[in-house]
Amino acid sequence: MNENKPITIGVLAKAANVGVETIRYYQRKAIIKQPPKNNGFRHYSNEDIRVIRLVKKLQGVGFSLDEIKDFLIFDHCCSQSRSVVKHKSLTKIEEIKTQISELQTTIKALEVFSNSCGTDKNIETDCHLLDCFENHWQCCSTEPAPNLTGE
Amino acid sequence: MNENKPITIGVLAKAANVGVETIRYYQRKAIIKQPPKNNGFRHYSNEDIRVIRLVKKLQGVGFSLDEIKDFLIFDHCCSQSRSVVKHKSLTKIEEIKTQISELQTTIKALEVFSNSCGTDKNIETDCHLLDCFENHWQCCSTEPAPNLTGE
DNA sequence: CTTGACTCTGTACCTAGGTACAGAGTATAG
DNA sequence: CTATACTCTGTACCTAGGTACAGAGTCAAG
Repeated sequence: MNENKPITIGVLAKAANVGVETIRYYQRKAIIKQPPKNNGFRHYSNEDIRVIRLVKKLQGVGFSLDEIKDFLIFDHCCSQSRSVVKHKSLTKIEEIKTQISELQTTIKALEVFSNSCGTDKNIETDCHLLDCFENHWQCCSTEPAPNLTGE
Repeated sequence: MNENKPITIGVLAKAANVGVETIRYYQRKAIIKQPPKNNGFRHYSNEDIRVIRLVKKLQGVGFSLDEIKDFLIFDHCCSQSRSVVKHKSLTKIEEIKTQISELQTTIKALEVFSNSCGTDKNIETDCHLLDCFENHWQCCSTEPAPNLTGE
């Protein structure tokens, strides 16, 4: 079927929808194994296409290339592979949930910031921006500037 | 008060709780302006301490150094500065909300992935991991592998 | 047989936000 | 006066995931 037209790196790149240099990079990183060479040219297999697509899919759900390597060591579905998949994905879910709650905290801070110094006021003030920021982002601190070097 | 002990780069770094190299980096990036020199040594002001603390605070709510520059051009609180603050923070909030919803989609995908091939089964199967991944992460595709190069 | 498209190896470059270090000068304490 | 702590400039290095390019070799069409 595909045996007359060898899968060279350019064909592989097109089929897997990545750049040629990405594939070379994956080879350097040992994400995909070195295929046999013919006259110095690498000949890839259909499996290589599938592996790269899988890598892209796993990147899409937040795994790094190093983490993805830990999935790729399994050739066949077995209780160990299923356990690794379960454990690593549950861990990743927890990481993402933490990240989301940090982002929600950030949004709250930005909501305060967005109303900094009362954005409906159309007046110029004498206060320094730094004073406002240190006064919970509101005009205007009447306190003298503290001794910041602590001496 | 602090006029006898000049604020050299090391003092500034300690007071603002960053590394000396970070301050040099901020200078290169024009985040803080070049202070006057005395015998070749830079002498910083209390304001520099406050600026760096502000930079760190703004980084903490998701702004990049380039974005932070756009805040620092304002010396004083004015209607224009308030408008910039409001606009940039609302934009950032929208960015973060988009990011959160992408992460929630990712979690859903990971939940499916975590139950890949039924993690309660304690059997070895003959299927290839790639088959499982392509079969919605479940054992086992009975379809033959498609022609992936599209020829 | 030439031309153009492709591939090879090896290395450098990119982003963002720093970090590290070399080699020289300076300041300060004892 | 010396030791050592600090600072200066300039450049290289780090992560992660690629991207780009030079110079050489190879393959396929016309």
